[in-house]
Order: sequence, then C-alpha cells, then structure tokens
Amino acid sequence: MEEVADRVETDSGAVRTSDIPLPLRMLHDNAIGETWRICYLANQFVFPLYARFEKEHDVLRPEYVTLFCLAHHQPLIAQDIVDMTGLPKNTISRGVNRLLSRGLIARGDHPGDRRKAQLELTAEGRAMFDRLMPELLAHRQALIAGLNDEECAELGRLLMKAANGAADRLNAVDLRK
Amino acid sequence: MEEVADRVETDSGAVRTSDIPLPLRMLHDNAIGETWRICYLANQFVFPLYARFEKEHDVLRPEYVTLFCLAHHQPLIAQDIVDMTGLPKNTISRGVNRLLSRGLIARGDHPGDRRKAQLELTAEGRAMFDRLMPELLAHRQALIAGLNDEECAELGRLLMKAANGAADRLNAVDLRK
DNA sequence: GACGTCAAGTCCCAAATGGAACTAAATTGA
DNA sequence: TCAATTTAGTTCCATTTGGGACTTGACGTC
Repeated sequence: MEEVADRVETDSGAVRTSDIPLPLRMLHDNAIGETWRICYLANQFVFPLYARFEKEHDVLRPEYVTLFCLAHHQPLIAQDIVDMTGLPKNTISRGVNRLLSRGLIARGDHPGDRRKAQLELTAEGRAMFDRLMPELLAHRQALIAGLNDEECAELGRLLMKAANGAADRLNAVDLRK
Repeated sequence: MEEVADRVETDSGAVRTSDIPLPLRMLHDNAIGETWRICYLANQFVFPLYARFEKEHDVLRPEYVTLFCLAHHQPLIAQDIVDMTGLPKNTISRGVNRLLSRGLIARGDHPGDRRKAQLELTAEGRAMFDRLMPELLAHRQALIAGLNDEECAELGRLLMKAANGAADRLNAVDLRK
C-alpha cells in the first residue's frame, strides 16, 4: 500500500498521480477502496448540513434523523429509529425527548406493550421537516452532481445491495477472530 | 414522500413493503435516496470499528485517520489530513498531538514554511497501523459482502465520480439561497 | 405462577467534539 | 516596504456524545 501507482486513469484521461491534489489522490487509491469513499462522502455531506440545521433551526443530528424517519413512517418506536439509523439508543432517546419538549413530535402508548412508546409528528414537527427538506435536497444535489441519472440510479442500486444485511455482518465481525 | 409504494422490486423479487423490516424499508425508499444509504453504510461501518480501535488499541478516530493517511503518503502536514478526511482541523490537531506523545508519528520542519509541520510515521506507528489493518479489512469485507467483484468495482467508480469536487460543491451550497 | 432472560427506554458520567478566538508565519498588493 | 489578508496550527470552552448501569415491562420455561 506504500507503493502507489504513478499513473492513474481518470475521467480526464491518464494523469500522473503527483498532479492530483492530495485529497483526491487518497480517494483514488487507498487500502479500503470504495469504503473510504463512502465515509468521505458521508462526512462531506453531513458536516455542513448538521451545522446548518443546528444554527438555523436548533435541530441536532439525533433530532433530524428522528424527524426524517417519522416523516417517512408513522408511528414508530424509538428502537425503530435506532435500527433505521444505526445511532446509539441513548442518543436517540435524548433526541426524542428534545423533540417532545419542543412539541415537534407526540408520544402515545403502544397497544399491547407498555415498554414501547409510539411516536408521531405533530403539525409543527411536519412543518419543521418541511423547512429542513429543501436544504437536504440541495446538499444531496451537490453531493451527486457529478453523476448523470443512470449512474445515480446504478449507484443507488449497488448501495442498496451492499446495505442488505450489512448491519448484521458488521456486528458479527467482532465474533470471528 | 408520505406515500410509499406498497410493492417493491428486490433481489428476491417483488414483495409487499410491509414484509420488509423497517430499517431496510427506509433504505429502500426515502426522500434522499442513495444519500441516505451512503450515510447509513458509513455509520454501520464506522461505529463498531472505532469502538474496537479505541478499546483494543486506545486509538481514536482522529488518530486512526491520521495513521491511515500517513500510511499512504509521507510526509504530510496536518492540513493535508484535514483535506483528505473532511474532519475539523482542531480535531486533527489533537489527534496528531496524541500520536506524537505516544511516539507513533514524528514531526519535522517544513522546508521553506515554518507554519507547516511535516508528519511521518515512526516504526511504532507503522506497527500500530499494521495491527489496525486486518480489522479494517475484515470490516470492509463485511460491508461489501453483498457485492461481487464487478459490482464492487463499479460502485467504487461511481463513488469516485461523485467525490470529484463534492467538497467544493457542498461548501458552496450555503452561498446560494 | 414464579424465575431467569431479554427488550425498551432513561440516566449518569467521563470523555470527545467542534466552533470560535487566538498566535505566528507567509503572502498579497499598493 | 509595510499594512492587510490569508494560512497553519493550537487553545479554550460549552456542548454533545456514547458506554454502562439501571428501571420497568414482556416473555419463555420449568
């Protein structure tokens, strides 16, 4: 991995790697390939977005993901949001409680299991999400602007295929070895 | 977006969405498509990995990414690592200093610019990275296990294309509007 | 029907995080 | 040539974070 190819194929043809700026060079060619790129893109997407959500709407990451999940499916319990996002459950718990205290979501009893609390958006919560949505879409647009529609669809398809069962497989890693 | 298709095409054929567990249903079909999947996969990859690195090697995220970057290119200055990872510069600064204090990297003068400090792995740092590497690869393997080699290569290619210029575009989002 | 186990959610706490202000060095430009 | 601006890196501080222990409720089993 120390040895890096000194010429590389890019969209603009073959170029000497030393002509490529460092951040791109690392993206090009590193020990974990597409995985580094996934993390890089996620960071690039998420950092400026969360900074804006916090500054402009006083909505933090756990709150945003909770609103996002509830905007797609209702009702949910907190554990559902944990599963959908992969964030720790105490983090989600806090987010849920902050949203409750701001009146952006409502909590109701789950029929048949008193441990669970069913969550739903209030009208205010829906309105908040509608305010977040355009920024979300603008950032997404910036993220994928380099791809045309077919490429974008293909990317989505491949990511979906990888995501299938990924959580289970990644948890199991700790077991082997 | 409230209205979700009640049948969906998956690898196993068309199924009713209500048969799909919630986390997958969200992955399938949400307002920002592939972008949600990217963030989801990044989370799934990164959470268990960092937890292990911290517990087993006392290496935190900023330290890991610094080692990773230096294992690929030497020497680098701290700002290079910021650019390559997208993490805040004070976070990297702390990581660099912890690595220095543990003797895993060394800092030298940059010829011609006294603001910059050139960083390199020490033998101990290289050894530490070599210990991290197998876990990194195992987690990567778990992440992409659903894809065959061609799919994986294609995924990498599309991610690379998206990554090209993504940082600039995402920073520029804040300007329009 | 009591017991041990497991799941949902909360609380506590030490630690990591990132924004902002800061220092020092380089670069621009008038 | 010297002020004004930009860049590298650090420090400070308030805040967020996530692990772990805990509470309460469900469930399987004997």
